[in-house]
Parts: sequence; structure tokens; C-alpha cells
Amino acid sequence: MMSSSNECGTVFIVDDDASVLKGISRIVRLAGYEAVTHTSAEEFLHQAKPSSPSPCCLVVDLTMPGMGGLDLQQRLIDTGTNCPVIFMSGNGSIPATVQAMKRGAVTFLSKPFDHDDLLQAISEALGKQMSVENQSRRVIEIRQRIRNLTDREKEVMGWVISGMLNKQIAARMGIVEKTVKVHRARVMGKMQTQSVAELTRLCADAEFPPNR
Amino acid sequence: MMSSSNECGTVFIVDDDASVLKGISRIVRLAGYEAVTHTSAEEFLHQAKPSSPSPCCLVVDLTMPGMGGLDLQQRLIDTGTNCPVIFMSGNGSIPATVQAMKRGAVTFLSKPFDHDDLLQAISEALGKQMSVENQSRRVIEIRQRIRNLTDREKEVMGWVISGMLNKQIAARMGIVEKTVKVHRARVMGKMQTQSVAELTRLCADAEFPPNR
DNA sequence: TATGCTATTGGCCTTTGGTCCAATAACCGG
DNA sequence: CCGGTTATTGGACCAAAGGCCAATAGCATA
Repeated sequence: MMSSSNECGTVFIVDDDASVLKGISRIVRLAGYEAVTHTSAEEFLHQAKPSSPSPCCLVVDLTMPGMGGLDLQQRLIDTGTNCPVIFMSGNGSIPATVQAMKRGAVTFLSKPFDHDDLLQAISEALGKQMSVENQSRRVIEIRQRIRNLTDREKEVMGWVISGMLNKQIAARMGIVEKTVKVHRARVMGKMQTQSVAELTRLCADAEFPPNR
Repeated sequence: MMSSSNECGTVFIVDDDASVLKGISRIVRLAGYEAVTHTSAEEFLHQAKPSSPSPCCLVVDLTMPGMGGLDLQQRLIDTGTNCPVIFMSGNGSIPATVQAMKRGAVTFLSKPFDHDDLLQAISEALGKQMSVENQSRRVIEIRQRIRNLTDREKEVMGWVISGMLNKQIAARMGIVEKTVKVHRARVMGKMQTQSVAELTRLCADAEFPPNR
């Protein structure tokens, strides 16, 4: 449970070979990371808990009985699990490497590999994870605010960030300008923005599109 | 000079083996693309003309006398040349594949490869090229408008898209509000925008940051 | 020196945006 | 039927943004 000293990330390791798990686990722990091992992709999927406190990444073998590394990676993508993947392989093929990298793998290590290469990949993965995680957290926050808007308010916001005047918005929505002002004010309040510029950026980040 | 019929893209092919050039060239032309061959990376760099009319991509061998495929790819990146790269290799290594993909290669084909794999890769590359090119064209357009702004106008724009009021901007710049209004009006004119929301999006796309 | 561009400011007036207080109406779950 | 939420509108008022016309000053280049 307790890692060595400085808690700077969790590394999930998945390989059907117990000795490999043991070896990599040792390397990872010595570098100050927490290591969690699994002997199959299925086991990992059942037990893995999403990253809450510290960033994490996954070191996985390409070929395993049952679900392989590529399948696992695809599964993570499908379930929206944001966790960088580092591949290992004894007899990896170029096509497998291409596919893994296309899907966003951090790197693809051929066994046997240098310990430093692994640690460097882990460092890169955790760094990437952290920045993506930060961005993701922000987007989730913004979307939460948007969910607190009523349909009418969302509609008005869409027009506002498209640069329409209150008068024009009112015309399009078939209501009076005064009503638009009210909705607009509520939008700014709920979105916690002080200006249209800010609001525009928030919506862009949350992929909330302007109305045509 | 004249390609077969439908001009839907140019494929630059670089390989030191003339027979390979000939073979691939034939496949590419039969698929309706224009093929341009070079026997070395150096030769390509000297003679290549940037894409003006039709989209283009590059099919390059990994290992060649002199500058290799990876070196060529790096060179293109360094010079800001936006051209998708497809790698070919007879005896490619995993590390080379990883590096190529990390730098944005479309794919990495092991010789001998299926003709359809190559054509699919080319199709993907040209599609990518086109969308990137469109986006890039837009950004260049916006930056051109920004270049037409005077320093003072740029400064005001930075404050405007950060959501500041004219009064606040005036205070920060040590000038009168009236002057800010004038600059602001010129900014909206030169940037061809009708609203702060629009302006904010243009600046975001052109990576022109709001003032702190 | 003259001309042109830029920055700066003033006044005046109109349009827009935003706030406060208040009120009506529809709808929904208890 | 009542209380809570949402949508809607009104009036009064103030602040902010923009347009139009005009003017001064510094600077660089022809």
C-alpha cells in the first residue's frame, strides 16, 4: 500500500509474466512511483480505480492470453478513461506499433529495454496525464455550470456568444428585448463570467457552439 | 507533367531504389494522383515546391544513403513545411516507427506492403493535409489582419478580449477612455469583426493571447 | 519643409447593456 | 390547492459602447 517516499504517481503494470511484473514493479518503485500490478487486462479492468489523487499511467504487454494490449487500449478509449498507455513487447510488429501510436500510446518499448527508457516514458506519460487531466477538470467544471442553465438560458447564451445584440436575439426568439436581458444576466451569473469575452472562451473550451 | 485525369493530389515519393520509385509511382498514378519522384532526401528538399494548388503528401523510405527518412521528416517540421509523411521500410525497427509516429507520421509501412494499404495511407494523408491546410489558411489570414494593427491597437485588443471595460483599459494604459474607444473601433474595423465574441474567437485561433 | 501616419483628446448624441423592483402566467410535485 | 421554478414583461435609471466631426502633436520619410 505505502510507496517508498515521494508520492508522485501511480503506475499500473499489466503483464501475464509474473517475473516481468516483479521486475518492472521494482524499477518503478525505486523511482518513487507507486506500482500496481495485474496479470491480465481483464483483471486490470475489473480492479482499476480511476485516478483521483495522483496521476497515473499504464504499462502493458502487447500480447497476453485473452485481451491483448491493443484491445485494452481501445477499451480505455471507448470508456473515456483518460490514462496514457506505454506498450511493451517481446516480438512486437510494426503494424501493432503503428496502431498503438495512432491511438495515442506514449511509446512502444521492445523487450528487453533499458530501465531509463521506461522511466522516461513513465515520466512523459504522467506529465501528459497531468496536463490533460487539468484541462479535463476545467471542462467538466464548465459543463457543470452549463447544466445549471435552463433551456431558454442556453439558447440565449448561444446567441450571445455568436455576437448578436439583445434586440436581434429577441427578434429571433420571438420575445421582447427585456426578457433577453434577464436571461442574459442569469447566464452571466450562473457561468460566473464578467464579460462576453470570458463567456466566449468558456463556451469554446466546453465545445458549446454559437448559434448559427 | 500531365497526370492521368482527375487532379486530386500530388504524391512525392523519395527512395534511393529506382525500381521502387517506378513501382510506387505507377500505383499512385493509376489511383489518379500526380506522382513526383526523387532518389534522395536532399534532392527532394532542393526541388520540392510547396503545395499551392492541390494537396500533397510524402512517401519516403526510412533508410537511404545520406539523409534518411526520419531526418527528412524532422527537417520538414523545422522548416514549418506542412506535408504529411508516410514511411516505408524494408527492415524497419520499432524505435524508428515510434519516433516517426510521435512526430506525426501518417503511418509506417513495412515492405513489401499491400498496394491498398499505401493508397489508404495516401488518402488519409491528403485528407489530413487538406483540413490542416484549411485551418492554416484561416490562421494566416487572421494573423495578416493583426499585423495591420498598430502596436497601440494590438495592446487595446489584448485588453478587450480579456473582458476589460474601456474605462479600465484607459486606466491601465494611462490614457483617456475616449482614446481607447478610438483604438477599439479601429481594431474592430481592421479585424473585420462585428462583436467582441467574434474578435475573441479570431484571437484564440490566431493564438493572440488576452492581456493578463 | 511638406506630407502622411499614429496617438491623443474633446464634445455631442444615440444605441446598447445591465441593475433594481415588481408583476403575471404556466407548470409541476406535494 | 399551495409553494417553487421558469418564462415573460414593464418601468426607471445608470453605465458603457459607438458614431461623427474636429483638433493637436510627434515622428518619419519624401
